[in-house]
Amino acid sequence: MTEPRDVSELTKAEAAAELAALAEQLGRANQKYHTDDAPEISDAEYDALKARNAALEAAFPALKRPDSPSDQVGAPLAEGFGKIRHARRMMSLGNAFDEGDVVDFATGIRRFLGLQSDDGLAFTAEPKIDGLSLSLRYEDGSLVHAATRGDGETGENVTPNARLISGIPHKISGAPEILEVRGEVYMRHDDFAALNLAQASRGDKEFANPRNAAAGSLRQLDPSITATRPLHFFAYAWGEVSAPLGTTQFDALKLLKNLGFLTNDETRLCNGTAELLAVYRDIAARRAGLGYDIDGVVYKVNDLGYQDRLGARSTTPRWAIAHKFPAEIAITQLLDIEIQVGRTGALSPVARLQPVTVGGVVVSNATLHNEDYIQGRDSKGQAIRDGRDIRISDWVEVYRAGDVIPKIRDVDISRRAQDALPYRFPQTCPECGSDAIREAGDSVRRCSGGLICPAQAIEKLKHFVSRGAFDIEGLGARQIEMFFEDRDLPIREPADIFRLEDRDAANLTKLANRDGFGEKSVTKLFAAIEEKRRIPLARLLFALGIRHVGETSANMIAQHFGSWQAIVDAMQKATLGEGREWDDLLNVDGVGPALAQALISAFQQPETREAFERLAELLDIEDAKPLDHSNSPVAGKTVVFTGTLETVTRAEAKARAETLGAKVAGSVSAKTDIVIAGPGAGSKAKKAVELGVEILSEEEWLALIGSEG
DNA sequence: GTGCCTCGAGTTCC
DNA sequence: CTCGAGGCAC
Repeated sequence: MTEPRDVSELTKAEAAAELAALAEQLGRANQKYHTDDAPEISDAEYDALKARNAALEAAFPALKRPDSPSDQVGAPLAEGFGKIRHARRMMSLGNAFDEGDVVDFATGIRRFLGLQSDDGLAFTAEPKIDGLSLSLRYEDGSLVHAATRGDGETGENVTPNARLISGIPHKISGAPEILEVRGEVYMRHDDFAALNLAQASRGDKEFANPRNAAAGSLRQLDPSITATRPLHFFAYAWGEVSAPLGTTQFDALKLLKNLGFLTNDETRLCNGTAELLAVYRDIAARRAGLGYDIDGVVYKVNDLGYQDRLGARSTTPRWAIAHKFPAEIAITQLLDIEIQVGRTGALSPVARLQPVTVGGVVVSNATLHNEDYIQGRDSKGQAIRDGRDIRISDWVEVYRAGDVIPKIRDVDISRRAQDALPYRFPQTCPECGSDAIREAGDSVRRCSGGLICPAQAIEKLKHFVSRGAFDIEGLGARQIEMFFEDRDLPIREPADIFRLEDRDAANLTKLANRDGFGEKSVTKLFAAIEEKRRIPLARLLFALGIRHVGETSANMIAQHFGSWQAIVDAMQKATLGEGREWDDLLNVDGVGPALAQALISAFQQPETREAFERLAELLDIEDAKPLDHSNSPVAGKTVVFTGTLETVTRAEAKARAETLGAKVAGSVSAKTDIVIAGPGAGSKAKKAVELGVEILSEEEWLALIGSEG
């Protein structure tokens, strides 16, 4: 950033121009602040702009604008998009990339449901529109709000804009009291071309592709702009409903259509995978003529009862899948290979590419995974790309996996320069010079420098303040980088964050005097840090950045031990591979030897242990509360299924029991609370009798949990 | 021991 | 979003 010139040097015209620019910049920042997780500028920069604006106004009072940002202090900033929590999560879909994946999908479902054959297992197939998904909530027949998908839990409130889209009725009659309709907002090819022509003639920026145009149009803060954009909406799913929409997917779609929504009339009802694949080929052949972008075909189990039984994995339903079209590829030249160092020390090669357009987006970087991938081998040592390696200056085929992540698929050896040498993967860390070691059976090479390595230290800190961890407002990745380098108030380890205010008070060079840091932003930052001083145990555990400990396992571990002190005590007593603490740890759901070892080492190695101690001292750690399954009769019980289950399959019974807070084990032991024995139960039932464990028939079990729906 | 299933880690672009 | 690998069931 260039240093602003002294106010006294400016001419009147220059000052006026700068004030206008500042008004515009600050106005935009104000909006962004309320609508975006990642504001365009930091609080510090924001404060700097405001300060500059005030200085200019002081020097040139006559130039003060009617829309001066200084008059808007504290005024709640333009109505941006509020957040809306979806009543039912908006899930994403699993992907199938070839016919084999589709067959696997269908067999998996048959197995889960315990069906002998394809009989009665019908699917719907419909084009997968390449737009953005939207959830519309109707209460008593009126549209009350519309929300984007967001992260699936919470989306943005775009109601005023949604009201302007064709295919979205404001009122519907004959619908359930509560009805959330979900579908895709998209732009047709002809409309997209016309819009870009108009944009160009006005000198405005053209959109890269219809999806971006649709997204940009829907997320206009000014609905009058959205009104001029030709958006359409297809309904294909629903969220919360107060009454069922039917018994099948197909009927439900028909109902939505009757209610006044546009549904895609390419939707077909299919029996068995052969018919699904026929639809896929048919749609693929007619793809260009549909008039809008699609990126595949979606298959859904037709029977809603089956959909219910199948349920969902963590982010995707088991009853639907997206069969994707092959990705578009582009040819470009590999300019360089750079090595990034992650928080675990992993050295990741990234390809710097001659920029090239792939699927409507300009790509200039792509991941190269690891050293084996560059050399033409996969993790098992099998040749990929027929063993062709990738060299700097090579011509390569780039595609976007899942239409997002740029990857290099292949290399054109015939165009290879004579003097191109095989790439030599660094054996030392490019950031700190420590040895980079690859452990047996591991596909990544890691910097051995630990926290000595600045790259690892910074990445660990970024993780520490990230969303699922401490999530401190105003202290994101950029601020971490800045503070890490700071001469007077450096943040080198997590504990430094919680000492920042005290250190600032004791320091001569105050944060507030620093370039870009205003009094206000400093107060805000300290408040945000203070707010996170009290932290749930699971979040803290996740934030520490111990290898293999993600959000899920952190939750499980916190749940198991209950308190920070319990974890510290157990980990210090533990020995690797044996003993009571080790066994206890392995008993935690989701914890195996690799995680256990990483956890114990982290709590025993002096550097990390001491850093944890320094941190814990400054925090108020909330004990983990036992899961609240107060309405569940089997919460916290360990159950074992044995014998043949008649109405449900094993997998289904297990999934069901787990959602009710029960732990499902494979064998009967003293810890088992209930054994559900079907016909053919053998040794396990016998053991249950010996141990005096409660034994239920399948019927009794269902009666027990039945009330939970 | 083998084969799913999920989670964790790393990455890109807007 | 994907890959690899850890964890777990069979």
